[in-house]
Amino acid sequence: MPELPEVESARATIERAALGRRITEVDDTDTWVCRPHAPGDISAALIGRQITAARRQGKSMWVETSPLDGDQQAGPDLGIHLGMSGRILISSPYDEVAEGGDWGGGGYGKGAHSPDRKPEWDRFTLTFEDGGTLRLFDKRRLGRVRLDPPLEALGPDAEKVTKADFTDRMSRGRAHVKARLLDQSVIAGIGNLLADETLWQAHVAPMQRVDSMSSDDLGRLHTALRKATKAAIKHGGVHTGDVIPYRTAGARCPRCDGEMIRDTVGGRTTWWCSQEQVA
DNA sequence: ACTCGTGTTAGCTG
DNA sequence: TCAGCTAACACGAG
Repeated sequence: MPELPEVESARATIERAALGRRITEVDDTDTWVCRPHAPGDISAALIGRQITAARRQGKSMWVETSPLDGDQQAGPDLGIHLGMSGRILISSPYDEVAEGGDWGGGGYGKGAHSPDRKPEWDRFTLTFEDGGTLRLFDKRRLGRVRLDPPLEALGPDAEKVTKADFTDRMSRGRAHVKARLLDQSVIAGIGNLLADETLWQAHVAPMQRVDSMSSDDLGRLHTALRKATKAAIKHGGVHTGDVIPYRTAGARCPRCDGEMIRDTVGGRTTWWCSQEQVA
């Protein structure tokens, strides 16, 4: 399930497999996934254009589109958010590329009509001139597709944010530090697992209030975030984090053997070490 | 059978 | 203004 590393993987796949392909057909009839657009809006805006770039900021990604033939004005951006269960699938006349990392019975190699590949789970489809497709495959229907997504609402990307910018943005107000990490308008790209991993790596208690944190605490948190994000991208997903396997009842901290504690912080299930992560 | 959850957002409430 | 809560989405896992 996608956090920043999985989204980056999907973006890279689009870049590798969809650039330059011309859109001839769009299925945007799922008005929940494509809201606030009406059916046909996205289709009318994209048909005849080519995909020219695939970009990402945090967990949001978008593709850029070319001008129509004989015109100079570039087309709209098409924003794609994978939600919690979305994947990008790209097919060509020659083969099929499944994308997003395999996070749970994804259905590789199973027929198009197997129980894991119901056609109605394709929530949005671009069809290309060559007959191939780019689909948003999403069992839970939590993904989003829209034209010209509001990127200005996102903070800087978690993989790239500088220490000064991170410290400045994190320290405003007095929310719990975990809630602040999850706020996509502060830093873009941190999901629930990456937040727990980052806090554990930095020895910071998730319920500590940001206005009580020292610059040393915030500096350690920034270092841990960059390191955890980079490691997750390299190893294929957030679930490869050091503490993630210990987010379970009765588990003990893999560093100090202290008891792992569970509670709700920032509205999400949170696990932390009772000995090392103390406010 | 029943609860929970790797995400987001609108609408409320304090 | 800030922060926290709930509902909605729909399915698989425990």
